[in-house]
Formats: sequence, structure tokens, C-alpha cells
Amino acid sequence: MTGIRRNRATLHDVAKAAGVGTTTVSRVINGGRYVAPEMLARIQRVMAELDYQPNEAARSLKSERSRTIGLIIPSITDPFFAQFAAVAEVHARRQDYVVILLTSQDKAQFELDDLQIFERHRIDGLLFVPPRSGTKALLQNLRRLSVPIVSFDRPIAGREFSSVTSDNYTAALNAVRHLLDHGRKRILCLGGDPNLYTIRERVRGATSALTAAGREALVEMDASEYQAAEAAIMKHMSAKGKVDAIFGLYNQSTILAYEVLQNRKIPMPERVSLIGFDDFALAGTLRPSITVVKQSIEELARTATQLLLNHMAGEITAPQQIEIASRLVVRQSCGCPKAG
Amino acid sequence: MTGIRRNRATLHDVAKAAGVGTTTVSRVINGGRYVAPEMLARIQRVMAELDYQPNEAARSLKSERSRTIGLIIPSITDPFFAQFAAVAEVHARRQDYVVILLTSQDKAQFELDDLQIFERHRIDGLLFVPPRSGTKALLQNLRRLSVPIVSFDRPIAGREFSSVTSDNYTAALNAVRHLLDHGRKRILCLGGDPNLYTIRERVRGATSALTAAGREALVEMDASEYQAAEAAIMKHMSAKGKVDAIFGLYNQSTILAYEVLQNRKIPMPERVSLIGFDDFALAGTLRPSITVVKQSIEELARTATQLLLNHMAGEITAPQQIEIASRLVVRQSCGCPKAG
DNA sequence: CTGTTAGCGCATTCAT
DNA sequence: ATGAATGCGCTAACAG
Repeated sequence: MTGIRRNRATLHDVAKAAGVGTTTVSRVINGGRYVAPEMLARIQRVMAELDYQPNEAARSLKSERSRTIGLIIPSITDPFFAQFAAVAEVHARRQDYVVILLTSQDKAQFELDDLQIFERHRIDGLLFVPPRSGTKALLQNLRRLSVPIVSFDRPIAGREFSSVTSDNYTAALNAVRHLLDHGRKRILCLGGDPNLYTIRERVRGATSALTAAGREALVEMDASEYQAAEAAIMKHMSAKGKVDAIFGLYNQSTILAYEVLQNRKIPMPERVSLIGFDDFALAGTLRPSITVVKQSIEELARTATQLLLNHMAGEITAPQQIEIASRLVVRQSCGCPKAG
Repeated sequence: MTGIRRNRATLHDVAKAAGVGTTTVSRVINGGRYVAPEMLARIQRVMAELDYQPNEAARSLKSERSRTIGLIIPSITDPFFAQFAAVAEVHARRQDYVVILLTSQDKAQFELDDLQIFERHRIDGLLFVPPRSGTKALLQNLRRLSVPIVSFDRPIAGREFSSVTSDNYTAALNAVRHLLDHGRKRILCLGGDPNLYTIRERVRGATSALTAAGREALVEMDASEYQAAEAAIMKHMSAKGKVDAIFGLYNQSTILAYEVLQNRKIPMPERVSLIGFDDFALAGTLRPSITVVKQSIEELARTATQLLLNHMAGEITAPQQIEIASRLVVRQSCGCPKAG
């Protein structure tokens, strides 16, 4: 539907109609302090009558605050980032900020483009997921923005900006320990982009646990497609030291591992047990249900947003690196005798 | 990280540094028409040197266009709406629009709040999912916005605004026919909020198919929790005319139906077959895999966004009601002898 | 407590 | 093809 923009009432119109100066009306808009109660009531009534809505562009131009927070995530269809966006929106809104959403497809160039758009829109703060490979250009552009910034899920090299991440290392270490405690000896870490900070940390954690237990760290990164996952798994199944457990480094590889084991009729968890990093819908519904490392997305997101808002309010000035603990959600696929 | 806002270069600074008037610089920003080639190059160089980025607030104030599109969806964590948001963002961006995301929790009051926020930000167009119950206040506020509007997934009463929806009625009708073709005689339609347009249409379509076939329409709307779904299903399983098929009216009820049948060890699809409305991750991975009605979300979203952009460009003025066809994705749960 | 005034940065007549 | 001048709607001194 198309609509002709009517003549909207301006602050001046309100002032005139109420028989007061513009300052007073402006004060009412901004909380009504130092305004006589009757005056305030009158002006509010006039504003309602005229359907007055302040023009944010004008406010922004004058006040140098756009009441806007920029959000850059790789993709909004990834449930992990979607939940981040959801939480950020809610908390930002509580402080009268509005979220402008831009996605980066995890591409460095897109991310730079996004930053430029945000520069033009003069956002007051930025929440963002850094691209796989942080370039020097990225750092430059972040500085140029000259607003508070908090990175999410992955830190930015240099500790120059605040970040909120999961305890990928520790969580992976604990997950693998859990498999070792089940008596598993040959554990395959499967899948994930090795350029990703989170994946690298998880591999590092898993490797730590394995070497500490005197076990070999088996890692196959290429498992983003069913074929590749199957090849990787079957390679290790037919080797002399057959694997007896798989640690899925992220959602996709966990699900593919599950499918491969199902299709190959390899008993799970009896013959091969499975733990995945990241919970997912239906992880508890599949048979066997899948044991996973569950990140506290809500807490991650809330922490990041609050930290940003604190920075924006000037309450915190030094950059902070915050890590949020994940927990193991024990289901059936690891070998624990639990119900689904 | 906190940052002090540096003195950003303004259009005036650029003009001065380039030794030209502000008009010429403004022309360069807006496409560079009617500017001598050398001049254009020089100004662009100066802009780059000064890291000049136009202030959108000022442009908006002056031009009455914010280069902003408002997007209201019930929730960003719902994969259906997330994909809508993703597609909208991409297409909006191509036309140099930025998307401001607001969620409504499917609450009428939130939606009104969202509209007010958008009114202040002077969005140039609105994409939105109407709340369950459209009030007259909603219509008023939509009109007051006085910008092009396209509703998504659900129409707005009155055909006053454009809408893009799925062919819920027809798709449901076809799905139930498919079950009837399999020789199923007692089909239970399960779950969904009866206040939702989409659900009502699906029930209507299913009912149509059933009555046309001389079958009774069995409908149980209360199945949003496992307990309720189980009670509803088992009630119809133990009745004298046992159900032999279930039509899940939306994701959640389909999944719950699947779980109930699994837990009760009711052979699927032999004893009871299942079709769900809406595809979902792992629908093809579960055993048996689930046959679903798959909406063309990408097409829905693209159509809605393009329609809005067309309205905004003034290329289309009359409101349009567009319906996008869904298709049946045949897997195992309906009884078809297909591989998973 | 309240009004007057002066820009914020830009797009746009209107000249030239 | 270019420049000077005006004002978009609002906030923030400042004066009262």
C-alpha cells in the first residue's frame, strides 16, 4: 500500500498550540523535568491531539545520539545468532535503543560494508560477530566508528575491544573427559572451519584432554557435507585402531555423524558414542538422544548487550574479555544410562 | 570498549578542502550527476582522505527519507520469520535501505509500540506480520504511519494494505487429499492457535478435503505441550473409530505427534501416518522421515520485500494480495514407499 | 520554571 | 556545471 506523507505536527506546532515555548515542549519529550505539572499535562494532551511524534532524525542531528545500536551477525537464520539478536533487541529496547540489523555472511568485505553503513547512520554502539579472519582494515574501521563496541562469540585480536565468548576450550575439554570417563579410548573430533576461533578453541580443549589422558588426538575438519563426514568417519572406523567415540565440533558435524552412524547401522552409543558441541532442536527427540555441550546463549547475549549499554553510558571504560560457562547436557548418545 | 567521538568531517569540510561549494559535494554524494569528471574525482579523493561519511540523520531531516525499512516479526528465533528477515535484509540493502528490526511477541500492544517507534524514526516503508487479533487501533496506527506497508504471512483485515501469504488453504487441502489417497479414513488435524489466520486457513482446507471425501473432520487444537498432544492423540486412538493419520497443523504439533507415536510404539506410517505443515530441520533425518508441506519462504519473503520496494518507488500504488504456492515434500511418514 | 536563539549537517531552489 | 543561501525539526545554552 502506498501512502502520502501527511503534514506531521512538529515541536513548534505543539508549542504554538499549547501556547508555550519550544524548550518546554522539548523538555516534556525528554522526560518532563523542570516542567510544572499542569504545564506537563497540558502539553501531553496537545501532543496526543496532534498525534505528535518527535522526529528522531532531528533529535539525532542535534544531540549527536541516534538512539540506535548496530548489530552485525554472520546470518540471522543460524539459531545461535538469531537468539543473540532476539536478546539484544529486547535489552536495547528497554533503554530506548533500536537495533539496526546487518548480516555479514561471515565475509570480511561485507563486514566492512556494514561498518560503513553504520558510520553513516551514526549508531551509538555496536554489537558484532567478527569475521573469520580479522584484517587490519577491520580494526581501523572499528576505531573510526569511535563508539563503544562489544564483540560476540569471537574476540577481536588485540584486546582493544570488549568481547563476550563461550568457554569453548574448557567445555570441549570437559566433554572429551566425559567420553574418556566412559572408557572411550579413540575419540574423533569432527568437522568445523579451522579458521573459526570457536572451532580452534574446541579442538584445543579436546586435544588437551586427550593428550593428558595419553590418548591420540584424532581430528578431521572436513565434514560439512554428508559425503565428507562419512568418508572421515569410515576412514577411522576401518583403521586398525577403530574409533569408539565422536566429538562433533559443531551442530552440523554432530548431525552428520549421527546420520552416518544410523545409516551404517553402527550401534550408538554401544559401539560408538557421540557428543556434540551446541544443542539443537530435536537433539533430545532423536533416538538415541544426543548428549551435547550447551552454550548459555541467553546469558552470552544478555551479558554482551548489557556490557555494551554500560560502555555507552560511560559506566565502564576499560575493555573487558568475558567468558561464559557452558554445560554438558547428558542424554543417551554418550553412553550414560539416561532416559530421553 | 568506549570511544570518544572524534570530530568527523562534514560536507562543509570536504567542500572547503576541495575548494568547491557544498552543492557540488552534495551532488557527488548523491551520484555525481552534473559534476565535471575531474571535479568528481578530486572530491572523491578528498572525501576518502578525510574519511568523510555523510550523516544520515542530516540527510533524513532534509530529504524526508530515512533510507530505513521497518520490520516487525513476532520473534526472530522462529526459523520461519528469521528467514524472512534474512531475505528482507538482503533485498533492502541492495536498494540502499537498512532494516530496523523490532519484534512483537505476537502481542497487539507490542506491535503498537513498535509502530510508534517506527513513526519516530520516520521509516520509509514497513514490512510486518500482523498480530493475532487485529484491532482498530492497529489499522489507525498503520494509516498514521503514512508509508508503504506490506504484511507478511497474514493479511490485514480490509484489504487496505498489500499482503503476501502462503496458500494455506490449498496446501492443507492437498496434504489431506494425499492422506486420503493413501486410503486413510480417519484423519486428525492437530494443534495450533485457532486465533491465527494461517491455522484457521489450514483447518479450513483440511476440512474441505475431508468433507468432500465424506469423512469426518477431527480437529484438536490444544497440542502445544507434550501432555496435551498425547492426550489428544490417545483420545482418538482409543475411540471406536481409531484415527489412522495425523495432520500436524504446524511445526510444534507435528513434532509432538511424532514423539507421541514413537513413545507409544505406534507403527508409523503403517498404523498411523503423519504429514506436517511446515518443513523443519531434521524432518528428513528422523526415522521415519516426515512428509511435510513446505512453504516457499524465500519466495514469500522476496515477493513481500520487492512489493514493498515497488510501493516505495511509487511503481505500484494499489494494494495487492499475493498468495505463494507451497508444495508437498514427500518423505516416509505419509506412507509413501520413499527413501529417507 | 520558561522562552529566545542559534546551529547540528545536509539537500535544494535559484542564480549564474 | 557550480555556488550562495535557506531551512528541515530539534536541543541546549543563556537569559529571565
